Amino acid sequence: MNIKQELPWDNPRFRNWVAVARACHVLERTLAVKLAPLDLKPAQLDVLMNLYRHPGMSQHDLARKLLVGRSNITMLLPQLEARGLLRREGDEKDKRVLRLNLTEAGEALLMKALKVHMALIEKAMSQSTPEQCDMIGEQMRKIADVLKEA
Amino acid sequence: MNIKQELPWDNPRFRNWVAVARACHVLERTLAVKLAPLDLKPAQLDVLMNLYRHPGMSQHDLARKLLVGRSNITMLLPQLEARGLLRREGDEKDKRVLRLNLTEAGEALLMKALKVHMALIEKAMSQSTPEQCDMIGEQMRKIADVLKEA
DNA sequence: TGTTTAATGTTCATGTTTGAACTATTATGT
DNA sequence: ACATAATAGTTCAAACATGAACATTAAACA
Repeated sequence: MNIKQELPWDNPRFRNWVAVARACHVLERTLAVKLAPLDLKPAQLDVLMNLYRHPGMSQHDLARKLLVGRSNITMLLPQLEARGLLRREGDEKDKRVLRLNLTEAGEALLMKALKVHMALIEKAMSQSTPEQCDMIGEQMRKIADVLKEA
Repeated sequence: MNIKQELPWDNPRFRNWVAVARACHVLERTLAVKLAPLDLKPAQLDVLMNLYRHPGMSQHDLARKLLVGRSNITMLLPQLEARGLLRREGDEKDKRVLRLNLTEAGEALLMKALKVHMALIEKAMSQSTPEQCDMIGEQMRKIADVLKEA
């Protein structure tokens, strides 16, 4: 019995997922390079984006959104706070939580960074039709849902 | 003029790519958990997979395949070599390069790990039709190509 | 109320990733 | 041949992520 008959590389799902992971990896690295002039890393951009869309969120919620541990957030935020990009203010009702908000400067930097990010994504997905693009997004959301229960 | 009119979140390409990145991240984290019993990390599995498919490749080539720096490979390999999963042998003709090959043990562990990886991908992509799956892979390969020239 | 359980954020030790300088070897050009 | 470039791999310090243990505060419940 030849084990190679069942090798993953013969499986379309495997091959195609490898392509997905590869594309993600390449885009992430490219984004890091393009963001360097703004002195911003992809992980930091993710923070700013989430704070913009969810003002006043807690560090715990932010960690869940970013799929990282809480301690990661603790290490990440002081850098951004020291640069005046965000504020951390204790919640009145629950003295455990810190409410996070972008400053004016943070919002301004975010807008610059979003232009860079957007341009990169436009370039990457310019080869897909709107229908293909939507279908990809739909499938990916399903994947994230399925795996969160795993 | 309201800047929010042109926010990326209103752009389908942006929203859908965010979903791709998210799915990748979730699957990677899940894979790390499922591989833990084998005492193997995703990055290490990537090494074994590449050595299986490209026996005798150099560390430089491996680094390029994995999209990481050469020093990363230098730090990564000794762990696997110490576990007897691979061999590093100097090339006869070019004394600079080290040729990499899996051992029997390395191949055996790879097969176990591939079962885990494969099962995870099957579960993730079980919601997509074969046509959708192939289309996704095709688009992602295009994206990787486009970005490598950027 | 008083005790136990859970949640938020921090600290710290560990392991990983990165890029710049370095050594050794090969290729190129004069 | 000789000097110069380029290449393969290593070393090292700094940045980064992770998870366990911890302090503080809130919630559950007896």
